[in-house]
Amino acid sequence: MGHSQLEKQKTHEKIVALAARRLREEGLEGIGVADLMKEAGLTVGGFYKHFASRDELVAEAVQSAVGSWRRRQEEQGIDPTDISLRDYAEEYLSDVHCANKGEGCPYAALSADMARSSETVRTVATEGLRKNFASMTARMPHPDTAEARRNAIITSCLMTGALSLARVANDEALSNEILETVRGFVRALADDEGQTKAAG
Amino acid sequence: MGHSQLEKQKTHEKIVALAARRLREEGLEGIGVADLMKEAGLTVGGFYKHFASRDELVAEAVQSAVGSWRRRQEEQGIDPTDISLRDYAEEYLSDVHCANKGEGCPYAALSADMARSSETVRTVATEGLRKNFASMTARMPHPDTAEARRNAIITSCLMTGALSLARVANDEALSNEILETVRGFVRALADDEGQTKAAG
DNA sequence: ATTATCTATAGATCTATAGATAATGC
DNA sequence: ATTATCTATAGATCTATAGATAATGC
Repeated sequence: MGHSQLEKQKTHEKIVALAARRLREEGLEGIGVADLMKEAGLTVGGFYKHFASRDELVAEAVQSAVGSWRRRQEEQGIDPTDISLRDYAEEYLSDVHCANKGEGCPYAALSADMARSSETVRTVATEGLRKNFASMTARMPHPDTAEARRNAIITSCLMTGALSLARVANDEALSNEILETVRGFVRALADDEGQTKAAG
Repeated sequence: MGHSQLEKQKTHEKIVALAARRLREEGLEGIGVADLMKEAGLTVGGFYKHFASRDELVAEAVQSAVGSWRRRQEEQGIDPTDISLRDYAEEYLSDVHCANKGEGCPYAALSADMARSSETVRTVATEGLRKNFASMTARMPHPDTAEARRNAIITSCLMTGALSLARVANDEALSNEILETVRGFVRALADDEGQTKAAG
């Protein structure tokens, strides 16, 4: 039996981190409290000393997923612009990301669930979305322009949609065609933006 | 108590049509068999004379949703090209569509659920996706080119992603910004395609 | 006779709680 | 004394089945 407050905090974080992964894999209603606790090496009983309800865990897990996804996006450099749009798209639209929902973009994995979820969860998701648009705008060539923001929104929607649809297809050829086509488009957009369109 | 075989068939179709709507609203696991039957004016007991299992209903409902969505896309003309890319995008990215998941695009509403679902459901979804890409390609200016297909895939991913993310946001301003930005992009793409790029 | 639907319920599963146990921390 | 976790279980919910009822269709 774990005991100290430090241990409790670690247990709490362990549950949230596990839920952040498992809920992206199975959907926000796809896994039960008992199973989650079991996977964390614990039992059901302790759960409600950590969370008032299942939905409270879901909200924390979504926040964790959104946060850790952003951190991972930005970890290759202090400033988000350090990861070029092109590199970001290659990684986002890779078959590795396509096959690993649990550690991937929470919007591609959970958008429909989030839209149906409690206002708490939706607000967390909305704020994360806002931040993602902002850091995507910062990646664009002339980040202070309205066009940069529009391109950031378009690129975000395009990549999220592509990953979502690629995951639907149980035909690898179709799945790859979707990812490769959109990779090509973003590549062209990044080059185009970087070269021809000079003064924002 | 309903009785004739004709009535049974009608009942069957009624359940499937209702499920096609309600499952898009609540997710593929969001509503139970008993509730669905009750909404159809029936009781649980009859369900298993129509479907071997809940998943069998889900598969039929997804097929119905994918089919009726395609029919609705095409109903404004015999040929899918009769609906211009521009008009299609305006409707797809409208706030009416955003607010009405039940009768809307099954991919925006269910992609994550579909990806997690049984192979039967995934195959139905994949074939529908293939057909959607084909009819979107047919809407492009020079439909026989590889570029038309690429643009069709990009447009499909972009619009699905935009609708999904617009539905996540519980801030109407952000939601509208997403939809309006992508509407503008597709408008420009449609005009550009229709005018400048002449010989495919 | 067959069958489409109904009522009722078995059995599984899932959230949440109650009470016991064993550690922390004043 | 407090509390983090455990075992056990209450209560709700959900899928699926059993058996009754009332119509169809040969």
